Amino acid sequence: MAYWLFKTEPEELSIDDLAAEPARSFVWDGVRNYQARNFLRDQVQLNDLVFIYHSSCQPPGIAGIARISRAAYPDPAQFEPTSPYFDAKAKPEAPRWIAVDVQFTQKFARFVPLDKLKKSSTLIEMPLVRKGNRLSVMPVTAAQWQFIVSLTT
DNA sequence: GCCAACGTTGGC
DNA sequence: GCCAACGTTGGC
Repeated sequence: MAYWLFKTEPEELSIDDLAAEPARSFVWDGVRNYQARNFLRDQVQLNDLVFIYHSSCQPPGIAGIARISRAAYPDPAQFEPTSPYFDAKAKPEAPRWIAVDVQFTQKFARFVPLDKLKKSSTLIEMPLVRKGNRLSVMPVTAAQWQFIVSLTT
């Protein structure tokens, strides 16, 4: 079992959206970066746990936890011409982009803002807090995971 | 809405 | 296969 952090714009999909339908699997689609795609395709496994990070909002930070309810499969949006995630170069027999499904696990009692994460020496290696890093799917070590969870109660 | 960082594209 | 131009991300 591994740990991850996924970024989402809460206006698109937030921890509250997940919490509103806790039995539902949500498609995590639209990842269009190869490094992030490779994590989804090669390493993210069923039942792995995921920090849900809210980006492009005020304040940005980690809002809760989801669980991987379906491992890698071709992102359907790449084949959908009306989707903003459509990719004309992707073919069903040779998909380029990968989706997973997530299911709500927990909303933190205390939101963990990015500025707090940046102050921690425990997290200094996380891509999230590195200047200019835009990776939207990243691994989290067990030590980082436990430290962040400890900030939420 | 600005802009730094950085990945991708395409001309050569 | 180099690299300049371009586009996107995402905090500020």
